[in-house]
Amino acid sequence: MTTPKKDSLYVQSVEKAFTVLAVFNAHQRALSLTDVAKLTGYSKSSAQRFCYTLVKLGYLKRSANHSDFELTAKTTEIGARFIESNSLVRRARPYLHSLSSKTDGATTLSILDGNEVIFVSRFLGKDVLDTTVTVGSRLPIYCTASGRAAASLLDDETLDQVLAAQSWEQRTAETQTDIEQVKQQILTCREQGYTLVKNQYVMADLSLAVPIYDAQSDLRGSINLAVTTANFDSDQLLEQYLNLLQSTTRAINS
Amino acid sequence: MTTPKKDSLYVQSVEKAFTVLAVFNAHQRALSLTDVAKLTGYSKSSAQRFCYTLVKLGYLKRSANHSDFELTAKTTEIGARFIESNSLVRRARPYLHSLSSKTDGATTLSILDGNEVIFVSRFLGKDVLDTTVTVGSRLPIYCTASGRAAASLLDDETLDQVLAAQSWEQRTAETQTDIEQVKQQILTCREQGYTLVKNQYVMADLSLAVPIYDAQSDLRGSINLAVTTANFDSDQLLEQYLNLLQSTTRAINS
DNA sequence: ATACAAGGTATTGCTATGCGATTCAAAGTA
DNA sequence: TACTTTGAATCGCATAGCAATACCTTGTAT
Repeated sequence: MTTPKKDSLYVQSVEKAFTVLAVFNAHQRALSLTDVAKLTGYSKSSAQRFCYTLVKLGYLKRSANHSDFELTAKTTEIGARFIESNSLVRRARPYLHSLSSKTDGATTLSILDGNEVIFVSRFLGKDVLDTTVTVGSRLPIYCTASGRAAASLLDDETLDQVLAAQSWEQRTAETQTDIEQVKQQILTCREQGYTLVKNQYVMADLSLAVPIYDAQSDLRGSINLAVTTANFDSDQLLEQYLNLLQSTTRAINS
Repeated sequence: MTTPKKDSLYVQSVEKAFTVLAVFNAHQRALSLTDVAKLTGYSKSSAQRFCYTLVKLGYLKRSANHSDFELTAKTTEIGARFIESNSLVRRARPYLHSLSSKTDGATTLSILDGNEVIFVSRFLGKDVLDTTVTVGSRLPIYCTASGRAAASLLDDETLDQVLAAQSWEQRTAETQTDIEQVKQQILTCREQGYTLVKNQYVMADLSLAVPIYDAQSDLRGSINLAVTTANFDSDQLLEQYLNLLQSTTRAINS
């Protein structure tokens, strides 16, 4: 933790603004000032100032009812700047798009952030029915191929910390919630260079992921190909696409 | 403009933090503290404070050289919350994905923001070669089908203001830079319900767009289908896909 | 219709947060 | 080595941000 002296550089108002933005989500699309104050824990007048400021800056707007606030499309620009500037993401995108066209599945580049992965690039092939997960979505590590593959790049100590911080929620009937079992899968991925995950995050998901490390931006992540159990079983997926996924990852890295 | 009294609610530090984030882009991936100070116009110690704060919040990180700062993947979360919460975007995504699969082109939902449009949803079909434009990208109105179609929903006064604010840069040899000419195209779109644009923003781009208005979030935008002039001419595109694009738009709106 | 509660809007005196100037340390260059 | 530039840290101060509050508007119950 930082020393008290160091935190004199920390601008608390900035934290508050981001906290306000973060209370808006899929389940809380439009929020009143009183909602915002309650959800953030800030006083009503603090909430008023930060909502007012964010409206002026264009990141929030008033709802049609003139009471509520909601996020604007301008919020997407902030992340777009990362997408457009990060060299790994830029290199990966054409390859991922090509791979999704070849396989008709969903291809994703994920990056580790704290105890989760963030999807930073995602292309959907013809067979994909689910459009809810998007660039910027955070997913857990313990029950996603993306998460496990990315985590295989961590040192043991960090891996243990990350696993200890997982929710271990039983998302499907088949979700593995034994920490040692999942850790073993991650260690296996570390050795064999890929991981295959089925029905762990959501039923019918069958995902194959390869870890990827980018030295320029010091990012640990993974390249993931997701298909549906309706079209593939595990052996088929490995046989048909493991080599392609690995060569794609090598091409992105060169 | 707001009165001086009203701006006592405005938190200037928040503006500064977003300004700092905004100086990072594809051409300025990694910036030193001195760079940030120069580009923002803030004092060196202000730049230091905001960079420090944004690093603590996770939106910036130190580059491998320990001097420069760069954006993190966490920035994408902010926009993801908009994507996941906005009802128009949510409704549109499955339809857009389906349309890109049927046409092999790129489908986009754009939303007006100031004098530009922002891409808030985008799916790439097999024929698409260009992966540089992403969710969160801003594009001008005067030379894009998305922009023109969305602008057709504006009242005349606002439309004139928006057109007056365009850069009118000659992006390709064929870019229309006569304001009256483009305005006429927009007014035609208003009447006929669609616009077709070719080689205006970038060579080989052939785009068909339909305006869309969402009453719930009071958003003006457009649904766009982009193909390449290598595969289609204008008449073909209209004949094959105009009806499909319009019925897709109606389905999204119901 | 009236009274009360809840939520939005605006104000204002106060203080602590953010500021800028500066110093010190580290790195780069000739 | 000397000088310049850049990064890191400090500190007194004043104004930016704060919290309390009053006022206004809307909604609800009797």
